[in-house]
Amino acid sequence: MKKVTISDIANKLNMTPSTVSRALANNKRISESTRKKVQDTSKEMGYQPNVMAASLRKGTSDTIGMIVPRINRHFFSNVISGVEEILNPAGFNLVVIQSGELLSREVKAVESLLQNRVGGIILSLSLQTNTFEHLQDVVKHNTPLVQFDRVTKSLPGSKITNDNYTGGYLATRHLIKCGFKHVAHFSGSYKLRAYRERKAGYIAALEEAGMRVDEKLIVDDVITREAGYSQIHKLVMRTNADAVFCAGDYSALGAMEGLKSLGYHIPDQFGIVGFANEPFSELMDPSLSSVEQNALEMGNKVAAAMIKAIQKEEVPEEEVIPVRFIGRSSSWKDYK
Amino acid sequence: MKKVTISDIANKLNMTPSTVSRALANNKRISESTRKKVQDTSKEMGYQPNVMAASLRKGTSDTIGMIVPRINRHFFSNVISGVEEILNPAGFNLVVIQSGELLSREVKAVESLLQNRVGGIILSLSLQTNTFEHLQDVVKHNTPLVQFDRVTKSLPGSKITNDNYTGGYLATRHLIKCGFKHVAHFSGSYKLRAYRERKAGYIAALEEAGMRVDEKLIVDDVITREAGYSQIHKLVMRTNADAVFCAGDYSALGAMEGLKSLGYHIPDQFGIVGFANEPFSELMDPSLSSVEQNALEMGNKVAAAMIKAIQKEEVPEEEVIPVRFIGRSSSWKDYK
DNA sequence: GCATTGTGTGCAAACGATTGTATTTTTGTA
DNA sequence: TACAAAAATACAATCGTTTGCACACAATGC
Repeated sequence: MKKVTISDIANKLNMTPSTVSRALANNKRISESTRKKVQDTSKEMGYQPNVMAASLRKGTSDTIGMIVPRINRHFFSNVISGVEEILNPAGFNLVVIQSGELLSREVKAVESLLQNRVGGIILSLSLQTNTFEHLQDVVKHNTPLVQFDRVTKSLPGSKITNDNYTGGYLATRHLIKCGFKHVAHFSGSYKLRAYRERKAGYIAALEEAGMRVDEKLIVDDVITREAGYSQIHKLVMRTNADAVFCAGDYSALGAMEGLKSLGYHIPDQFGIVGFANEPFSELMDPSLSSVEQNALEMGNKVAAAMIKAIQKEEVPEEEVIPVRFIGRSSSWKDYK
Repeated sequence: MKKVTISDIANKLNMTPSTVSRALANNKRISESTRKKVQDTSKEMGYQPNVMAASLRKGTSDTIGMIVPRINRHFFSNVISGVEEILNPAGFNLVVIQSGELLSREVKAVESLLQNRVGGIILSLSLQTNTFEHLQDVVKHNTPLVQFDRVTKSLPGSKITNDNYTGGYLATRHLIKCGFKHVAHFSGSYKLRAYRERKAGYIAALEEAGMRVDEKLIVDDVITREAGYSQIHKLVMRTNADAVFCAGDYSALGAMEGLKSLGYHIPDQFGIVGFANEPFSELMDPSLSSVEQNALEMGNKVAAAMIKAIQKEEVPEEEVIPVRFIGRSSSWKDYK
């Protein structure tokens, strides 16, 4: 395997590596004629630039690191696709690392990316993350940082999130408009801003409708299918709830199964709305109303913010991606 | 941002960079005492190795490239997780690139990975890929190559696949045992070995049961939900089929919807089995029988093969991962 | 006591590109 | 034709490691 270097080209053309380098980089100090000559012969000789040499010299690379909790979540994998859509054509490479929702792995991932001198880091915090020292390192390295979805304000750089508030508001308003009188809410961990915001939207919709906010109808830390199943049992036993807005589709799924097991008819006797519009939500029976997050667009915005940050342009501090409510059978009663 | 280099440590300890380098690499030519000294002060000074410098010198890196058709497919994202499980603890980094099922992007991805001098390439071919020149480059570069799921035998290196044959066999045998008399098969593109093998398993089960193989009952290129929906209509109109083994869950989903729309009762009047055990399959109504591919285990095996290849150990030419049939309501009639 | 082996370190040359500065060539102008 | 200004190219240092080789020194064998 013979590898063609920049000085091989230089030798062949009787010039110096520096000229070749500049010619390949389209530097204006090089005349049009030699530039053409260089680019032609480089192609002809099958020259492949050595990225490492360049990065070593420049101190930074065209590789962007991205840390996500889990890659096999519909939302995250689509954000990744959205990021790639923009980054690849712009000449960047993306390396994705999973934190597995563990702080320790997030720390290691950051360390590894910094060691590899990535050009920037895209991050969505793990559930476990409660300290941000490892990210201070990113700041110290002057490595651009873009956060998305699960973000912390305690760090500089762009933060791109979903409009969770409006999502919660729309979901709840829909249930109210469908005639449900006692809308409950299954939330997640209040440590995450996303869940606090969804809850705030829920409350806003209730208040707008002049309905009382009943703390007994609000349950937190219900995000899994299992939790949804067990909590819905408690809810219908102890309260007069006739609908629930779940902060995630998995808990909504569990809730639906729980209600079915109790003999409830959905949506006539109980309305359900989820969040995230997981692929399965439209396949359920009855199909599940949900709030769609535009993961692809979020990915695009994230990538765009990263490129701007790399080019030292002005970056948006916070950007909010709109969500869309999708009404399906699980809630659609007599809408007015 | 001060960056500590290997010679900073050397200066501080009055030795040369080479000694420090060897000490950090646990080279046996370095005495225990200095090794300890070096490792202690390197930690103390906050030394972070510069991966690019090392890779440049060594001509290869600890980064493994992985090219998959789509990251947001349940199967692939789980294989990725499985690969990471093994690779990360072993000190390797994984960079994932999507080909989007396009040959052009696969070619670019290979090129980019080779330019980055990755230590190895893990690959699952795109649907479009019908030429393998770009992969000959990988061979020429002496870069270890491990293929999985969608593989071609025309290249050296490990090939790790699912036991598609047995999957097809088990699925079909189950339908037969449930009393279905005319089992049809929705396959994918015969260009892919996986689909040919699933079909072969299907045929084997029929023959074992002494049932006739009816070509009219076998339809290829049915992998999407839409195709499943439309093809099942044609099937029930034109043939006497009373069950179908679909080579994918999406087409099975479409088939089920189509049958429901025609008023069929499942599984009493028609049995369905899918393939892949997508997350939604157990959530459908009725829940969908399917063949589970152990994506995580496949990922583990892939990573293990890659590590072996990098260390120039003997690698398995072909490895087959067992599958598991999961019987659910869509097929479970009177099993005997 | 001298050659031989073995340890532990130092020296210096790579790896392949980039880039500030020097040098040459070309161009423009009087 | 001369000479400054501008344009194009050459020189050489540099990025941070790794590694073959040389070298010093101690231990061993005869």
